[in-house]
Amino acid sequence: MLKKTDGAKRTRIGGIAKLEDANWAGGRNANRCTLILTEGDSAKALAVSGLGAISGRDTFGVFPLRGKLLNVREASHDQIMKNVEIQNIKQILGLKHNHDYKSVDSLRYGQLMIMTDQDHDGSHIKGLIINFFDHFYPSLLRIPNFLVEFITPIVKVWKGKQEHTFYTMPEYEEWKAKNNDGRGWESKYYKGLGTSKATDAAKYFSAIDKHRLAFDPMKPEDRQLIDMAFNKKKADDRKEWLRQFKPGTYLDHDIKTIPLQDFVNKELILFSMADNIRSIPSVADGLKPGQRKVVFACFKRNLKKEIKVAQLGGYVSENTAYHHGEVSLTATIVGLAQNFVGSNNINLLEPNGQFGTRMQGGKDAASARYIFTNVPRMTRTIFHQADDAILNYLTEDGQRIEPEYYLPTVPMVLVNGADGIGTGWSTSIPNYNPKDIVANIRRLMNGEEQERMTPWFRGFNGTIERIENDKFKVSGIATKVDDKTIEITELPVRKWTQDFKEMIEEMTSGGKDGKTDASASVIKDYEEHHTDTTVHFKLHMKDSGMKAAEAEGFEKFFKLTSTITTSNMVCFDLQGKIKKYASPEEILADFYPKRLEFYSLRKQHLADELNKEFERLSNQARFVTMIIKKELIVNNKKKKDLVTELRELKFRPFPKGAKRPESESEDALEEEEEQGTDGDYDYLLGMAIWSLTAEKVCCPVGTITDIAGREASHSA
DNA sequence: CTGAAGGCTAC
DNA sequence: TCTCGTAGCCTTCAG
Repeated sequence: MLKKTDGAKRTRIGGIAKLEDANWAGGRNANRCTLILTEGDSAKALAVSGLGAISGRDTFGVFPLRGKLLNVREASHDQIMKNVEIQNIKQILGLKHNHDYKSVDSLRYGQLMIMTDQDHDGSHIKGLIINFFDHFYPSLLRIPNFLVEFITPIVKVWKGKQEHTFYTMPEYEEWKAKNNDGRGWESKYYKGLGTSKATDAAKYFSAIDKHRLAFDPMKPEDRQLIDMAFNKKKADDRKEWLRQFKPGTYLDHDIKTIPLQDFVNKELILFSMADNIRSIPSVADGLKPGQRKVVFACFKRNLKKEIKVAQLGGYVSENTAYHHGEVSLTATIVGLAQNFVGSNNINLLEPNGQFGTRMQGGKDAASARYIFTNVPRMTRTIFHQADDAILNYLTEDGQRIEPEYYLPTVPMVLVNGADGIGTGWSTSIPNYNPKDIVANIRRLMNGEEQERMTPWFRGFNGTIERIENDKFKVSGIATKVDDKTIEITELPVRKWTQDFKEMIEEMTSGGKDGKTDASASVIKDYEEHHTDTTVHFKLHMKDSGMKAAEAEGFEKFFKLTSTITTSNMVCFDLQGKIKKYASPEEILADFYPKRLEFYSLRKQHLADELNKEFERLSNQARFVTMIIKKELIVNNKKKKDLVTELRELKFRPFPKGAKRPESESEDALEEEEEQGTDGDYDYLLGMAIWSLTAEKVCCPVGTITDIAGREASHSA
């Protein structure tokens, strides 16, 4: 029997505006037709443009998806039915519910082609499509060549007539490692389908066999793996799946067909890994990569005066190889600057403008083009500049980007807490009091035991008490003023004033959703006296309402409590492995020795720098002295000869500029250190001749010697 | 409900 | 009436 929502094999279907239907779809030659599902409208445009180049509109249809497809596996019937995306796909293909397909003859298309961006989120979308078919129409996945994908290169390299095309980054990385880091080869990156041009599209579709890759017919084992990947109840299985991930894994696209198992284990897994990396913070600095990129960019730009958030977003993108949407990035910047109760205890950025309030939990922030930010002094106190030189900076496309992690002077993951949802893993860490944290650091320094810490939120006036080992009760404040009046002056952390007001509104009208029911009303009227940082409701109670409230207790009656659990505190540890922490003290215990190590590294680095400066000044002093004593003649000599002379006299070369390119090998560096280029002697030769006049020499020489002497005793 | 991601629709 | 910018919405993922 046909269900109302089933598709049907019709030649023409209407009501799906974005569908570019194949001319032959649903007709005699329907089995020769391919429906291309694209990731968004711009990819659809690319496909349509490519089809134009090969006159493909008879046999190819195109339909754009809107980002992440519904995971139908555990979705409610209601949610599936009202999901426009799913319903459209059913209509376009002519899918019949519960039909056991032996062939594609009853469908409007004989083949489905997935065309997503060649990135991790694109892999996720492919997975969600496969999940949809596995769940509702597994028989279709068993038909050879029903499901195919369209792949586009992400890197091309060439040297003369030789050319290599790579479809995955790990594949490219592997090739680079084997080929002298790709030196001597020219390369081009293709980032996202949206950046492709019409000529690219024409090229792809003219050679469609190169870009079309079929999935293997589904085997029984495949179904279990797909379930493992998408079943909501199998997060623990996914943890195990991710634990055995081997770095460098990728799906080789130089094959005839893709086993679905390989898709899950070699491609989808890369999304899941990336999902965790972007969602779960490091225990070292409490930052996720997106946040770390923002902080790095602010330091790099050496922000002194305020900058528009939208503009900072652009700067971050350019300078840190950020490859995602700007909406996401500006939200990250805003989040770092928020300071209302329940957000950051120490906001790393300054909120100049409307960055959101506790009225709506920050959702009331103004648009990024209206608001400004800056780096508060505190941020550079915590992320100390003296550590910059000893951090491990990452590179991407030859660009030096943010460090693997910062190491703030206090564990910021505890100060500001963290929330994140990845794959298999999620994390939830509450805020703690910096004073408590520092006190515990002191205890560790003295070899004492840490004291147990309780979550703490700056500006919060209510109470937080431990009710279980990893459970805390958070209470707001309600006070009886007189027989008819109750004041509410604090809400539980992260209960937003707006939401609470809606409840008060219902208690006043006695109804829900605009309906009123006077008999259920318990509040006669109420006043609001909030400021931007405090909560203050004055409730004029009905007599019956006051009675009921007192009988139940204000806390319960007004829902003025919430709980914080500390049973899911997950971070990337200092080895880069995902780790669940049992307590904030355990987090501190991981952080502390690394910070100590960094203090000694910092000290060593500073000492090295001072020694270098000492040597430089000593050399200059010796240089001047030799000239005065006429042991060295500089007049009328060529620079080249003079440098040779300086080398013979064992003057040390000092290169100009702080850093050399990192690609140079250690050996080359050391050799250059000893010999130095001619320019490396400019610190001597550049000393202006006028400073060697009779009047000036007596004094400066003494001064230089003095300074050198002082520096020497410092570094010793 | 949280937040870093993918995306479009409607105003 | 059309275009532009964007607020507001849908989706994933774990607990």
